[in-house]
This record gives sequence, structure tokens and C-alpha cells, in this order.
Amino acid sequence: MDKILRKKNWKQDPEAVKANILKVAVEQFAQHGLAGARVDEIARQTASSKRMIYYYFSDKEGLYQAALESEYQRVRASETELNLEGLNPIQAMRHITEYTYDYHRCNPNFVRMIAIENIHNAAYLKTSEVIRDLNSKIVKIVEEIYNAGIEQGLFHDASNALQLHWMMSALCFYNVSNKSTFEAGFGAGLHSAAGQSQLRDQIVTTILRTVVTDFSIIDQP
Amino acid sequence: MDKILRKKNWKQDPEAVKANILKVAVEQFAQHGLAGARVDEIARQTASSKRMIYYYFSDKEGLYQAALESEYQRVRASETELNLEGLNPIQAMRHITEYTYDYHRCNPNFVRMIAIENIHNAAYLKTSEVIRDLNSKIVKIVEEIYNAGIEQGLFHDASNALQLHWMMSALCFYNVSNKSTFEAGFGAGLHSAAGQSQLRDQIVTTILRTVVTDFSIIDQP
DNA sequence: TGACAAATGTACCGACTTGTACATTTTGTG
DNA sequence: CACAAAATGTACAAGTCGGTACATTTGTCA
Repeated sequence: MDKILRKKNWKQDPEAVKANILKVAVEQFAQHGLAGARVDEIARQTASSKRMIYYYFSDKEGLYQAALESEYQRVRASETELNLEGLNPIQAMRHITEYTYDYHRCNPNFVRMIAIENIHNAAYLKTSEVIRDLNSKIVKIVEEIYNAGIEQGLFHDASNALQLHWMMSALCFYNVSNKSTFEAGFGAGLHSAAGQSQLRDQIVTTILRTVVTDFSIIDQP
Repeated sequence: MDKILRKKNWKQDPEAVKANILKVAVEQFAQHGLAGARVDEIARQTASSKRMIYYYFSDKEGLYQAALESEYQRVRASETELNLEGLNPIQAMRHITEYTYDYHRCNPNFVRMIAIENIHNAAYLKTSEVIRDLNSKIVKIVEEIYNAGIEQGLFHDASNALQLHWMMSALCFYNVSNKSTFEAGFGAGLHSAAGQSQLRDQIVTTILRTVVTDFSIIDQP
């Protein structure tokens, strides 16, 4: 309706059009994959038209790549919420783990886009430059926490920041990415509210146990 | 060529034909997903024809479902290799973790099929009965090891078999499923031979640390 | 205000893809 | 050996989907 009214005397707003297209595209690609998503359907859900998709994004692959990158931008944007001021290394490690868990859980489309991108062997991520520094930034945060913990004698140095980040990602990612098949195989218990709250604690504990020297400290908030 | 020679005076061998189709189908679906895979291409790589695909599997979705189930059958088949005789609970837990790690790593198509199935919200797995008892079987093995460990005072009872299995799967699955994007973001270090061997140990250690009462025991083979 | 560029609407095409109709061969069985 | 059922070969049809040609409108700036 909004669309129809605008057919005559419409205002130009390229940025809004692009943003609108991307939002719909992310949803559709996340839901159906690159091959499964339909350009016509994306266009239909858009406030503009298929014509504009090709105008701004060249082709389906261009749109997919842009959608993928836009999801990464969202991570970067929300990253400012992560406030580690005044936390000791153990508290900080707990906090960043919980943050990672929550972000994955609250952004299933981000998880799905990455899962889909892995099916394509990261072909589109490889050619993207936005990703690298975002990732290195996250690892750097973990690294600072980890090093501080070692200096203070709270952590031992048997691990490293990349491995820690890997493990956080693995647990938090899998929790969302494989929810459906896991439920199909083992019931919904682990993904109920109670199960998830327990799992969240379990993940934090797992990470802390990997680094900490004194295990008795872990159970404190 | 083989195919052409067989056009006259061919022998019927339904089971071999089905098996051959499924093998190709798994490869193609794992590589390109349900929507991305092409029936014509699957037929081409087959020793038989597109006609036979529809003859035995009704339609593309039927073929996909059959391919998915056939990959689960492979897990069941290879499961007999898992020999836990004469191992104490700690050794057994280590062994089943290593087995899980190795199986995922050596069967990327299995991992990919599950990742793809998750994109479809496990729609095809839900209607499949073969899966349930296979899964419950694996959890049962973990449960037996875990209970034995508790009885012998080696494990504490703060966790449970399903959570343990979940964590094993999460780490072993993610290692394979997200290899591409992780490499794209962080370099190939973790997936080099050295990195993987270290990661394998790390995963075993992580699992053991979640169950064991005496951490000093972990480092023994 | 006029002219050019940017942005958008509309209709359509050609290629690709799933699925089928029809014919033919093989195999098991009385 | 006849005959029906199972298995396979061949060609093609109907629909879908990505992409484009062409026309039109809006914005900008000299």
C-alpha cells in the first residue's frame, strides 16, 4: 500500500532503499541459503523493486555478499555494548563469554549466514576486507584479558587467546546453529529456558576451567 | 564409456544402482545444499540416469532425505569400531572423545549434511525414524561411562550424559563445519596438522575437566 | 530553467531445472 | 516359453528464475 501510493511523486532515498533491501536479503538468505533464496521474493518483500536490487548490487551474488557483510557490521556495531571496565580478568573472561553466548543466541541470522557461508567454503568471506580487522579485534580483547590474568597469577599460560576464542565460538555457535537437529535427535530439554540458562553457566565454567589456576574461584559471580 | 557400453545387454542391479545414486547424491547435496544441488548433475555423475533417480526416490526431496539418512547409517556402521573394553572411565571418556573428533574430521560430508539440514530446521530429520535410536545409543554409551566414573569416585555428578555428549559434538562439529570461515578470519594455524593435533588434545582435556574430580589424573594416556 | 545524471517503474526474455510420457529391455514365474 | 512386472533409455514439456531493455521520473547545478 505504501508502495503503491509512492508510484507517482515518490521521493528518492538511496540509502534507505539499500538498507531496506539488505534487511530483507539477510532474512531470506539466512532462511534459504544463497541458492534457495529467490530474488523475486526478496524484491516482493522490499519497499522497492527487483530493478533496484540489480541497480545497487549487480547480481544475486553481489546481494548475498553485501548481506553477509552487513551482518558482520552488526556485530561490530553491537560490540560497543561490551564493557569490561573495572573487571578483574576472571570477571572479564566470564563477561565476554556470556556476551558471546548472548549475541549468538539473539542473532540466529548471523549464525545462519556464517553456516551458509561455510557451505560455500567461505568463498565470499575471503574476498571481504571488513571481516579481518573485526575478528582480530575480538581476539585482541580476549588476549588482553588472558595476559592480564597470567600476570596476576590467576591464569596459567597453557592455552592462548586464539584457542580460547575458538572454544567460545564453537560452543556458542553450535548452540544456535545445530539447535534444530539436536532437538530432533534428543528432545528440546537442552534448549528450553531452564536448559539454556544451565548451558550458559556450563559454557562459562568450561572456559574458565581452561585458563584458571585455582578452580575454587570459578563459582563466584 | 562404461555407461555407453551398457546400453545394450545391460544387467539389472537395483541395489547397486540405488547405492551408486546415493553416493553421488550425498556428495552433491553436501557440497551445494538441497536447493543448490542439481538433479541433472547428480544423474550425470551416476552410472545410471535421471530417470532412475525419480524411479527410486520419487523427487529431489526424496533423494535428499535418503541421502541424509544414508549418512547417518554410515555413523551407525562405523560405530562398531568404538571398542571400550578394558578401559577405565577416564580412559573410556578420552577414547570416545577422540573417536568423536576423528569421525567428524574424517567425514566432512556428514558434517555438511547436518549443517545443511539445520538450515532447513531439521524438517527432513524430524520425519525420519532411523535417527532417534542411533542418537540415544550414543548418549547411552556416554552415560555408562559417566555413571561408572561416578561410582568409582573418579567423576563428580555435576554434569550429565546429554550435556557431555552435547559438548563433545559442539567442539568436534564446529571444528569441521566452520573451518572455512575460521581460516578466512584467523588464518590456517588452528587447522594445520600441528594445530589440529593440539586442538584434539585440548578438546579431550576440556571434556575430562568437566567430569573429573582429580585434575592431576587427566594428563595420563 | 534547462540539461544531464541518478534513481526508479514496467514488461519481458532466455536459459536452466525439475519432472514426465512413452518406448524398450530385462527378469522372474507359471 | 509366454507373460507380467520390474528396471531402464530417450526425449521433451512446463514452469521457474535470474537478469535485462526500455521508458520515466526525480534531483542537481551551471
